[in-house]
Parts: sequence; structure tokens; C-alpha cells
Amino acid sequence: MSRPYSKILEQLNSVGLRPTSQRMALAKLLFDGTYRHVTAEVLHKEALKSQKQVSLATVYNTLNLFTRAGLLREIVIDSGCSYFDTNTSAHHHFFDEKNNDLIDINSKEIRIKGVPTPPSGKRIKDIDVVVNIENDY
Amino acid sequence: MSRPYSKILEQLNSVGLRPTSQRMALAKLLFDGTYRHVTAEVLHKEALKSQKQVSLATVYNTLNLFTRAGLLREIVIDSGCSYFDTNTSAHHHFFDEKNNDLIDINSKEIRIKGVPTPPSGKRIKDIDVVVNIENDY
DNA sequence: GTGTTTGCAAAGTGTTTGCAATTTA
DNA sequence: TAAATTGCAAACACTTTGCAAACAC
Repeated sequence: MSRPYSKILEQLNSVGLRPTSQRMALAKLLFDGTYRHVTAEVLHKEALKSQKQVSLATVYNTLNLFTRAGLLREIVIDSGCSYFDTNTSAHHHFFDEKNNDLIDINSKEIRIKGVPTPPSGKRIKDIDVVVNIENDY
Repeated sequence: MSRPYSKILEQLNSVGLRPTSQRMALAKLLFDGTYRHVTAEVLHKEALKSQKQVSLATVYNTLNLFTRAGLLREIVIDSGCSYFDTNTSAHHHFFDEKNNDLIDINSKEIRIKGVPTPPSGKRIKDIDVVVNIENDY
């Protein structure tokens, strides 16, 4: 599943980011072939677990850089915790607040009708849909 | 526009909250007859501006109590800032990130189709739609 | 070599909490 | 007067930042 080294290198080069060992290690964890939703803390722990020593500050900086470069998308659900989504195409999410778990919903599945005209001088940038789910007892 | 004292008192009593002077003052600012989206900081400033001295901690505690009592609804858009909405019925929002401005969208206007079945053992609790808007240049 | 990146610790933000003093019923 | 509430300051969780040392090109 893991993406080859050369692909990751290419990806970093293409957005003008120096392929430092920390960035390479984090990119390898993030872009492993499946779509992921990670917090800074989770990614930091994963990096330490794999042999790579990276500081939490660098994880934050790298997530922000990758997001600005279009490699990641930031999602805010709860206050006090940002998720970073490796799927940057338009799509929506299930959110299970019991486990703080995000699940992708393909953008083609959900259709939204009847969005009113925005206030004058404004236009729609994008639409975020979060389907909150809970245990079915 | 402002709601009469007796109505606010009744409202607090109905959810089992003691009508202290701080709660009365905050309720008066919140439930003024129009729907509002306030942050703790903004409400605190408003309280101080009106003659009422309330601590920021009490504003936070009161907003949380009112939310738990069903008088308010909490909305998280940005990380690092909670909004409290005096409209507790199901509805959606425009969000203008330029001014950090929330605007209600009547729930009857927006229709969502094609929401996939949630994972087994889970059911849909509610759906949040945020229509992000930006300046139209 | 020059400019970039890292890691640390410190600072920053929004929010919650412990506790003594105050207020409510 | 017993229980709830307040305000303050300290604690908190998450995130950003300043700066010297390390690294990439």
C-alpha cells in the first residue's frame, strides 16, 4: 500500500517543499494509498512509533504546509481539534462523536438542493456537510 | 424587541435554572427577539457595555448551561471559537470567513438527498450544512 | 556558504476548573 | 442556613512562534 519513495519525493518537489527527512517520513505515513483523517497528535505518535523522531511542532508546521500546498484539507468538527484529510477532492463526512471518527462520503452520493442565494457581493465557495451519527440502540 | 422580564424568568424556571442576576442579564441579551450567533467573548463585552458586571467564566458557564438546557445550540466552524445560536430548531448556515459571520438558512430551503446508510450499529443523529461564502470579485 | 528547516521551550488562544466568598430559596 | 452560583486565578488543551543549531542545495 505504501507509496514509493520516488513518488513522495516528486510530490514534495511539485509543490516546492524541500524533501527533508521529517517531511518524507510524515508524507509516507499520510499518503499510504488510503484516505486518512489524522490529528497532529495521532500523526506525531505514529511518526515516533515508526523509527522517525519528529517534534510535535514540526508535525504541526508540516500539516499546515501540506494543507497550504493543497496536499491536505483541514476539517474542523469539534472545537479544540483539527483533522487533516488526505482526500482533497470535494466530499462530505459522517462524524461519529462517540469515537471522534470521520468517514468519507463520496461527493457524488449526496445532492444538495435549494441553497438560497448568498448575500449580495458574496458567492458560494464550497459546502461542507457533516452527517452526525450515534449508536443505534 | 427585548423580551419582558417575566418571560425570561419563566424561561429560566422552565429549565430549572435559578434566575440569578447574571443569567437574567445574559438571557436578556441573547433572547432579544431576533436570532443571534454569539461567541462567549462578544457576549461578555455586551454584558459589560450594558450596565451588568459578569465575569467571562460565568459567561462560559452560562452559555454551556443554556446549551445543555436546550435554550442554545453550539456551532463549531473555526477551530478555536464556538458560536452559540439562539435558534435551536433544525437549520443550516452560511459562513462568511472574511467577517466570521454566520447567517441562518431556513431548514425548509435546503434539501439533502442521497445520504448513504451509516455504518451498521449507527444511525443518523442530525446533519450540519455549512455553505461557505466569499467575496464575489 | 546561504537560506531553509528543525526542535525546544515559551508564549498564545479559547475554555474549564478549584475554591472561597456571595447569593438564592 | 443549606445548596447553588459567582469571580478570580490557575490550570488546560491545542496550536503557534522565536531563536539557535542543524540541514539542504
